[in-house]
Amino acid sequence: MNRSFYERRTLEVARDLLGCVITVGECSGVIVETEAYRDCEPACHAYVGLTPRTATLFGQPGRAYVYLSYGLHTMLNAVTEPPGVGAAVLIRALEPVGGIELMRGRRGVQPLLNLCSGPGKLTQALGVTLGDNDTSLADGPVVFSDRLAAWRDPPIAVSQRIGITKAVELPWRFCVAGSRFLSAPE
DNA sequence: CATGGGATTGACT
DNA sequence: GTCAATCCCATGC
Repeated sequence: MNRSFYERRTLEVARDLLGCVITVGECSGVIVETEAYRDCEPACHAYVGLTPRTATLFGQPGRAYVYLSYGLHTMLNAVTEPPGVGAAVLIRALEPVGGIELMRGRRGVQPLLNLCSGPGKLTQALGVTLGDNDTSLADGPVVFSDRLAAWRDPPIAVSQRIGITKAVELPWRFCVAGSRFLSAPE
């Protein structure tokens, strides 16, 4: 997708990313779960303002914000809103499509349902690293592309975000309703 | 410069 | 259900 897709309200982008495809090398998957994060609420890294860590968040929309969580898990986000805002969409789960065997090898597990069913899992499966921070989602190496025909207008379930301690009440998690590849029930 | 807290996962009781 | 692993970085002295 081009930049204008991301330079919109974060909640809209989070919805519209469902059904889109992420490709990294030979591996790919359909996005089935996202969460929105914005500067105005304390669960977002941008809440503390512009720091070295959050520079990507405040930069150009349509780029990857990648960071390390709990010292070992890599998280992949798409930067949204105009530059200077500080917002992003966290990719939480994919339905695996291509490069399944490579992803199985990287993950060390076999079941398809367990390959990309979590934000740390999908980055491990795709081979996304901290080096991918602030790279273009149009040009790669992490490439986001439009919904396939089969994923037009997917049913969407809205719920509270997972694994955070602040602003827990905001209903900013979006799932493809009925997908078996989610990180947790809808 | 020292400290403490995660947008998680997997192993174990 | 509980819990440790592990490291970046924001914060405070």
